[in-house]
Amino acid sequence: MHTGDWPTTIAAALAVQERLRGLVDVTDDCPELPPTVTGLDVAYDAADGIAAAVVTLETAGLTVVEERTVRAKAVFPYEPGLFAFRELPPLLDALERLDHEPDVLVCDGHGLAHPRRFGLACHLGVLTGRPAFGVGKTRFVGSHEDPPAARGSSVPLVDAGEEVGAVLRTQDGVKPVYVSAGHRIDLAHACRLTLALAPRYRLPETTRQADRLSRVALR
DNA sequence: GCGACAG
DNA sequence: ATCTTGTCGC
Repeated sequence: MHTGDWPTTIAAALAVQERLRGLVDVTDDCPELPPTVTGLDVAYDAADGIAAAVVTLETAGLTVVEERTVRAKAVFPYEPGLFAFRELPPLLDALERLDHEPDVLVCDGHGLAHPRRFGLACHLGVLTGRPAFGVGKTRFVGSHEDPPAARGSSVPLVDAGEEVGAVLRTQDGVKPVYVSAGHRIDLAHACRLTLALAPRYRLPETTRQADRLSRVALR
């Protein structure tokens, strides 16, 4: 459990973020093709009820190896930029219940593509020590051109003059996704993995599986 | 001052 | 995130 000293105010969360952001390691030491990939997502109900889900897939065949869910009450309000403080408690709980240590975490949100360069994927990576990256469905910070229509095409996502991520087309002619490094993996590698995890749909299979599982767990 | 603002 | 009908297309 992580209910003890978890920040519950904006000011406290900003302080924690400021302290942890320095622990992000940009050195990529994730295997080019890790044996497994672990996806995470959270679903909510109208009463601040939360269902967190983690699903580990075999990278080669994208078959489910292991999955866990955790139900809880939200302990932090939704605040752009402090998203992790709302979703992390149940996600960390679920991760701890896995029998096998994840090789890489695929987050539903951003990593470095964050106003203070410390989105959910960075936070999750630092706290678990595992390689992690984010795949967001919409832009949070930065600007970019429209990537070419072919699957695999990408353009840089730039914020305040810094390349913080990539806008990647995972399917021909379909709205692209926002990929950013989180911890111990670089952007190019995160993009290659994202493409490998999205052979048929816009979102990586890890995210689709975790999304499905979290919704089921909420009922 | 006026928007924008991951899920 | 979640609330929601029909509709176009494979």
